[in-house]
This record gives sequence, C-alpha cells and structure tokens, in this order.
Amino acid sequence: MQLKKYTDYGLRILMYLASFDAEQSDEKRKLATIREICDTFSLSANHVNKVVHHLGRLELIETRRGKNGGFLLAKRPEDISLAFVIRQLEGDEKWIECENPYCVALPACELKGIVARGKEVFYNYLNDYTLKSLMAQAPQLRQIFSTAS
Amino acid sequence: MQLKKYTDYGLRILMYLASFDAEQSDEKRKLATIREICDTFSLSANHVNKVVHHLGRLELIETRRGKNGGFLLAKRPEDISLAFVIRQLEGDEKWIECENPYCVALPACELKGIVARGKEVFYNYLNDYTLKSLMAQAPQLRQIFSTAS
DNA sequence: TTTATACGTGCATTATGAATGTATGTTTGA
DNA sequence: TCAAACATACATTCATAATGCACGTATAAA
Repeated sequence: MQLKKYTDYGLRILMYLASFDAEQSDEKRKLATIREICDTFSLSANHVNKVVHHLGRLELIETRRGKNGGFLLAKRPEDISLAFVIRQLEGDEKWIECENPYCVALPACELKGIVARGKEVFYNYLNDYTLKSLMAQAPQLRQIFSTAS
Repeated sequence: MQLKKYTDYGLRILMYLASFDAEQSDEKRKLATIREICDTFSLSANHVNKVVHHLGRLELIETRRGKNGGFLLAKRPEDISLAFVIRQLEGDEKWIECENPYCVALPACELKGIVARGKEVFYNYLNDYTLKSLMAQAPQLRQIFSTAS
C-alpha cells in the first residue's frame, strides 16, 4: 500500500515547474527539459521521459519538441488538483480485488463497498490540495533546485 | 495502490469465523481449521497458515494446536475494528517515500505531510467499521460457506 | 505412550508488476 | 541539413508479494 514512484516523480516534476513559474509572459518563460529534471533529482531519463509524456497527455504541462524545446505548466498551480494528478498517475484501480482469486463471499460481501468508499474518502481529502499547496515553501524550493547539480 | 492479498485473506478468514460465531458457549463452539478455510476459498494452505498465525499474534483469534485443534474469534465481531485489522495486516508503512530515491526537495516539501494525513483520513474512516459491518448479510454468507466445497 | 492431527516457523521458489534501460522515430529551431 | 528535444515501443532488471516445501511443536484420542 504505497504510491508508485512514478506518481511521486510526476509530483516532483510539477513542483520543479511551479518553482520557476514566475510572472513572466508565456513567451519569455523558461522551459524545463528532461535532462534538467534528471540532473536535479538524480533520476533516470527514461523514466522521467514517460512521466513527462503522461503529464502532457493529461494537459497538465505543455511539451514542445525540437531544438530549444522542453515543457512548462499548462495551468496555474492553484488549478492543478492533487487528487486529479495522483489518481491519474496512480491509475484508478480498485484497492481490493474480489475476483483474483475469486472470493466465494463476493455476492454477500460488504468489504468491497467499504474499501471503495474509503478510497473515495482519501481522494476527496486530496481535493482540498493543489500544486500550489505543495509550494508553500517556494523560495526554499527555488533555492534547492537552483543549487542542485 | 492496492491492499495486499494477504490482508484480503485475513479479512475473509475473519468473516468465515464470524459466520458461525453463534450463540454457543465457548466450549461447544466449532473450531475452524486452515484446511477448511482453504477448501472454502480455494486458497493455498501455506499462505493461509501465515495469515492465521498473524491473526493469532494480534489476538484477534485464538488458535489451538494439536488434534481437534483449530481457531476461533477471540473477540466479538463488533469489537474487531477494520482499521486495526487492515493497518496491522497491511503494515503501517508510509504511503510515499521521500528517501528512496532521495528527493532534494525533501526539506521544503509539503507532500509527505499531505499524503501522511491522507492515509490517516482513510484509516479514520475505517474506524467506523468492524467485522460486524462485514456481516450485514450473515445468513447468505453462512449459506455460501456451508455449500462451498 | 504412541499416533494422528493441528498450528508454528524458517527458508526457498515463483510470479507479478514496478522500475529502469536501449533503440529508434519524429518534430522543430538554428 | 543538423542537432536537440520529446515520442514510442520493446526489452530487461529488480523488488516484493505470493506461494511452496520441509520440518518443528503441541495436544487429544486411541
């Protein structure tokens, strides 16, 4: 019972992007690259590659191919819900499986409903938080990211 | 992000025990055996063995060795909290790891706290449920268990 | 007191899926 | 045209859940 590193990496990437999501106009805004993220967090380029791609498909970031390409936040941090990000990156599977292996009690079992509602309670709690919530200590984060190799 | 089958099996075992936790005195009460559980749910004896042992250590069931041995609930179903059972069987690890691989943002990151509180929100929700909650359809369960090979 | 039947325990093996790696394609600005 | 960046498919490694096996220990009944 743990979030995947994949999800964790996704959140780190978003935090990195939010850390220099300053007042600049879209045209001047710095783009981040996968290489940069990998250097900062000491992660594998290939894995980050996939997460970035996924974030792009979710339209949380805008990716640009080609020379001088990269990616940036596609929305304001306060408009990026942690519940959405985690649910999407994590996948939305059931937290308990009654059919593998099949459980004879299934037709009369209350457990699946209780656990499913528990999952929703968790995501509902997360609904109160956004990427902005993760940036409460933005100045420190900026400093950390700028000095990390 | 899913409960372990180990946890699932533990809950199934408790439901099985609760299903014939009738009005009999302790002396007369039927004991369940691992074999019986395995036959009913089509599970591996070794795995069930370990879960039963764990439930015994948690003092949720009382196990009896030797001929005519077996095990039975050590508490009333309404006194067995699902939050407790799931937390114990599942293990109480953090839902997100900041140190493996180490995240440079750690000192200034809000995420760990948010997720940790989310986990507690989940278990707090589960606090409202007990083994008895799982037995709402007890008559059907009794019938299922008695006819399952 | 012997035996059969339970659970107890440690270790080995297998299966699954996350995590990571390799290779190549595609886009785009200089 | 080239180099830099993301896109995509597939292969491989690794962690650990899941399962299997062997043997130990306790206990009731023959």
